[in-house]
Amino acid sequence: MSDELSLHRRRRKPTADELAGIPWLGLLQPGERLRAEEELLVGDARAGDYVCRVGRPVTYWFGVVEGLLKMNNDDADGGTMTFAGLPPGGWFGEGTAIKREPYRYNVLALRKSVVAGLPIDTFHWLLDHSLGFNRFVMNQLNERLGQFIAAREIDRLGSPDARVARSLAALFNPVLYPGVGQVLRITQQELAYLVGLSRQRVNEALASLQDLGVIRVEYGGLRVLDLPALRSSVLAPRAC
DNA sequence: TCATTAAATTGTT
DNA sequence: AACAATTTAATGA
Repeated sequence: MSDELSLHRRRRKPTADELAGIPWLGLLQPGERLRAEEELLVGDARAGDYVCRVGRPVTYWFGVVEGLLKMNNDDADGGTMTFAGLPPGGWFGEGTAIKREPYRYNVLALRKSVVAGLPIDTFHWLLDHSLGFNRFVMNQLNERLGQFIAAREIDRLGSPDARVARSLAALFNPVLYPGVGQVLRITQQELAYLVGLSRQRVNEALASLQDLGVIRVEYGGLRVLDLPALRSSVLAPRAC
């Protein structure tokens, strides 16, 4: 893909609406929250813009306020693994932020998005002072570990239908991505890019998932009807 | 607010 | 990959 590293992300203060979409703010004590809101910044990322890149020092802990990001893990150990997408409400980078290590992955915007950033010093201050924040981060780490394991399984799955189902289930994770809710705003083209299939194939897969009553296909998005079924994805394998 | 037009997204070959 | 059909967004009266 074209490697335009146009980091035109002018930062600004978050609006009230944007703050409302940040899940962990509600877990803080008033004093902690005041400081967090004071230091939070948001920036607009256009499609193709990198939010963070491998090797760069961690300066912020990032979260998706709006739009859709993609994390790909070009690590030395595992080769190129495309990790799941990052929908609204998702916060990432806490692992590297805690250790103050450089990023081990790239994150780029799949479409025009709004990204929030908490300065790493404030992040550490919250870790040192806020019980609610610690709970959130711990929960986050735990859930993400589960997602990494799931992502490896997805890569092994043969059936495209199953891969689409599992990837969707990951995006609908209510703990990691509380901003998503019942309806995920994603185009079939974006999902195709995320899963690594053609748009036609994704279209077919979505149709069969809809026939099973697991999701409903809507214009510009998908509605989940049965999340457990998406996860277990008891789909007829085409060939065993 | 409504009608018209353009753009985006989807379904199909 | 290309096309037609459908849905949404934008425009202006």
